[in-house]
Amino acid sequence: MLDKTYDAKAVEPKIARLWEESDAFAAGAGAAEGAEAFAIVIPPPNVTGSLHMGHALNNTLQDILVRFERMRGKNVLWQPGMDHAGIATQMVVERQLMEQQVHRRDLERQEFVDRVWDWKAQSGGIIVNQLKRLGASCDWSRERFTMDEGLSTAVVEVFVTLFKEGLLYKDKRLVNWDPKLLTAISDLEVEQQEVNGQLWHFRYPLAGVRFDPQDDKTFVTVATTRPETMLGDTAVAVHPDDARYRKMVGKQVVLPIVGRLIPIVADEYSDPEKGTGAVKITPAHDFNDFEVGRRHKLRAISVMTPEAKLTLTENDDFLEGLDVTPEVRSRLAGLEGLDRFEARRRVVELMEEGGYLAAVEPHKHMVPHGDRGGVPIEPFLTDQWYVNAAELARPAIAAVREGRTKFVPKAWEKTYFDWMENIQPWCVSRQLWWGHQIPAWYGPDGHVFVEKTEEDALHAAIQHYIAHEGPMKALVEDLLENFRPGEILTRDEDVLDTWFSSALWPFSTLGWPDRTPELQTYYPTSVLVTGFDIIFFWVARMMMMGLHFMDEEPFHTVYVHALVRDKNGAKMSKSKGNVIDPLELIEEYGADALRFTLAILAAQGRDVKLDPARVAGYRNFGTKLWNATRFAQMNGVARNDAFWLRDAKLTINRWILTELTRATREVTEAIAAFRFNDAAGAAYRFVWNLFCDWYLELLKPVFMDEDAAAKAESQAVAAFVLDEIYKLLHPFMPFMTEELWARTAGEGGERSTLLCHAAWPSPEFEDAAAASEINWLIELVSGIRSVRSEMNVPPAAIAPLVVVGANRTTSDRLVRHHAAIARLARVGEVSHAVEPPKSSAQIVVDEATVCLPLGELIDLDAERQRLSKEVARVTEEVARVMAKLSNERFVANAKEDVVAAERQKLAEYQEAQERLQAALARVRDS
RNA sequence: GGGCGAUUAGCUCAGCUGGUAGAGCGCUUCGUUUACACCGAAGAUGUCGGCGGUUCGAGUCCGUCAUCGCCCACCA
Repeated sequence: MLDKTYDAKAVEPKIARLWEESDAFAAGAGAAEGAEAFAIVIPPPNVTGSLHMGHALNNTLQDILVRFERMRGKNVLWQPGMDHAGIATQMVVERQLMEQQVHRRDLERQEFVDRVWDWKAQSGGIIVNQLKRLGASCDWSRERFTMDEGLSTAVVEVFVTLFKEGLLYKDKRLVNWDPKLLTAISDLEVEQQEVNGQLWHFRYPLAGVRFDPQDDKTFVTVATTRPETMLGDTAVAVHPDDARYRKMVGKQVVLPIVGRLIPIVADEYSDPEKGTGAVKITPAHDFNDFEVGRRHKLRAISVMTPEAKLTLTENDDFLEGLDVTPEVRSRLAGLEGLDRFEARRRVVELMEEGGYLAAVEPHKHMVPHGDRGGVPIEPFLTDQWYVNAAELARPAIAAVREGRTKFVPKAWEKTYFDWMENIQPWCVSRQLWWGHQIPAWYGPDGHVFVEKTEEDALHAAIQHYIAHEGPMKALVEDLLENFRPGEILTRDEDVLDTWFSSALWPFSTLGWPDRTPELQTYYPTSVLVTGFDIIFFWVARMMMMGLHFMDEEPFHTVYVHALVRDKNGAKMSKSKGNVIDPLELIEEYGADALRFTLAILAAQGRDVKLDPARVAGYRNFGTKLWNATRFAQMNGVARNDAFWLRDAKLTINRWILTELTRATREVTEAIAAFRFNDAAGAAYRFVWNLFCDWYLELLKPVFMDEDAAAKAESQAVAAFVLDEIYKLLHPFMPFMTEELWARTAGEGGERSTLLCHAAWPSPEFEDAAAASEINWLIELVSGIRSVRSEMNVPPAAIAPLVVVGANRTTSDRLVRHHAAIARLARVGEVSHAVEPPKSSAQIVVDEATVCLPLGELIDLDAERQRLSKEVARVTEEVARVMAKLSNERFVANAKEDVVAAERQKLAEYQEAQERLQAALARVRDS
């Protein structure tokens, strides 16, 4: 006998253990030989991560699909794993070290990396257990990590191959540099933030003219938001068509403070409408200026260190071509080493002192910030590794265009195309220690060798250097002779962008580059489930890498779900610290309740704003099902395989089987179409509003009756329907349903399989007549209840029923269902009459008028009011439908079945109207 | 500056290919029953953001405006 309430805390761990001990989720578990494959790769959570609502939603949806397909008999793999999360993880361990006053740079690189591995072993990956608590049915035996041996092999393979194909190269250009984390980051890791800044107007004196701040013929005014970069200016640009400046093109200005002579160039980049129409050009510190510099062969002078502090007096690049007078020297010395913001203030002061500051105005503008470090990023001139993304994007675009990969909802395809078609070179190198170190080695002359191993690189280097006469050949030969080959090469210090390895996830986790059986079976995977925030970071890159290395798209469907937002509608993120903890909800209401809530809220293309009250509501739903089972058990409901459903005789049984068929279709179709909310909703309605509210209630008199055959049939049918309910709900509420499945195995019986391996239902039972009969019964009972309630009839009072105008069908039904009606509507004897008795409440159901002769109990005013309201309602309907039908254009243009349906409606409304009016008239008379 | 999405019951949200609205929570009243008070019964509540248009008919399609949100973008 079940307890009155379901104890999630006790059951969930028990069921989890049961699944684990039986390897229930191993790849292909429960599937027949040769079954169709269904694979999902998990979006690998960060090893530093802990379960937040986004994970909970993401993994709930995946688990629903996976459990559903597993039950449908497919050969299912849900591939789990974690991401090493380069910057995030390195920051965590660095923070820990700082607590012991140790800086990363105080350690050897290998020592630091070892510490990160230690950290991972101890406190990394707690999210895996949290996912298990959620019920995620991954094949945990196949768990992978982006830095493990196999995946690292794949990373090296890809890097080397792309390099040799010319799709990956090293380039010196401006990158987004994070001066706090001291690494390059990709465009995607830059967030634009609006800043209330200022716009400074500077006068740059013309060379060879005596500068006079009052005389605008002696200078050119430029405007800037970043005064400190002026130290690296190498030109002023004006628009070629700008009449104001035409005569100045080709002349030079003297860069204030520095004293460098720089040219005025004509370039279309300069916008006559903006600022003063003349713009300072700093190729080493601005992306646009870099391009202008290239066009005009200008020098790019970097004036900052990686920490974004000024470097001038010892910066050869800066000093080159500069006439450093003592005055200049002292000014520069005063600026040396200043942080960029401090430098900004100081530069403005110096400009003002010299009379070069023309104006300052407040200015709102967007400033790029690093999404991890949170500080403004600096365009910085460095050598980095780039992937030719435009080339790889081409087949990735085609795959979606041709429908080989579909986005659900489809609207995301536009986002994907927009980005892919304008894709920039992808900077994949990072100046970190934690990650895949780039497999590139440099010879003494800086020549680069990209190979899978150091041995290969050395081999390549030796061949390369020995082949050509020269100093390198001698040096290498000398090193070899002295048995010091290790000194020939130096390895590239940098590691790869974390997304580089995640881009390979759909095939690297399956064993690539080896052609493993798993790879053959499960690639391409079936569905990728993810939030839209990582379409660019991850989905796009998996598409590129998958197509390039596997020649096939990595998944057929990308299901893009909404983001779970906080109560203000803001995106939840670790860095913002506004996460609601799903574990607390699991603790309070159970994993099933949380899962069901997330599923029913996951309408396509909508944000999910989570209200804990709903979780409580769906926990109640679980309890309801639990108690329905409990009730069934109390009445001897048990599996009876000898009973042939088709032989069910009772209308209620034939009805519930029909409704079950309908509900099953709804749930099945909805899951298959990724309409999780519809699926959950359909199951909910069937269980609560049909099975519990009506079927079990209608069964009560059957169970109390003497009729053994009816009882036995109902017990068998109820047991069958419950089993099907467990199956339908299992993808949503796996723990409770698995428990109920076990607890309803029957006398001495054990289930032949776990519920998670049971076959998904595909019932075919349909009996329209039974359906309409029970719907009539429901309408009748509801009508009587409604009247009783509105008439304030005491609940205990049992009223007789007088039926007027009933046809044969209705009369038969009244006899057949008398027990149920009596019980559910609290009525006694049923009799037939030609005229309704005096002082009775009247309900119109189809052709019959059902009367409750309440005598003294009846409140005539109330009844009159009630009937008037009914009449008014029906009259309104009649008027509406009549207006419609008398509109000839409607009759002429609307579809036939629509018109027919309206006619039918009219007839019904009119009949009801007549009867209700008659009823009202009788009440008035009495 | 470009793009996308939202605006439906007090709250949170459904509403597929057009036939005039639903759920959960909350609220009101009442609780006799072979499970369930995490329950049952009955009930109230909506100019479907505004304005136009297409259509016999629009919450649903089109245009436009308003408000809010998100994404992308190098603008001095």
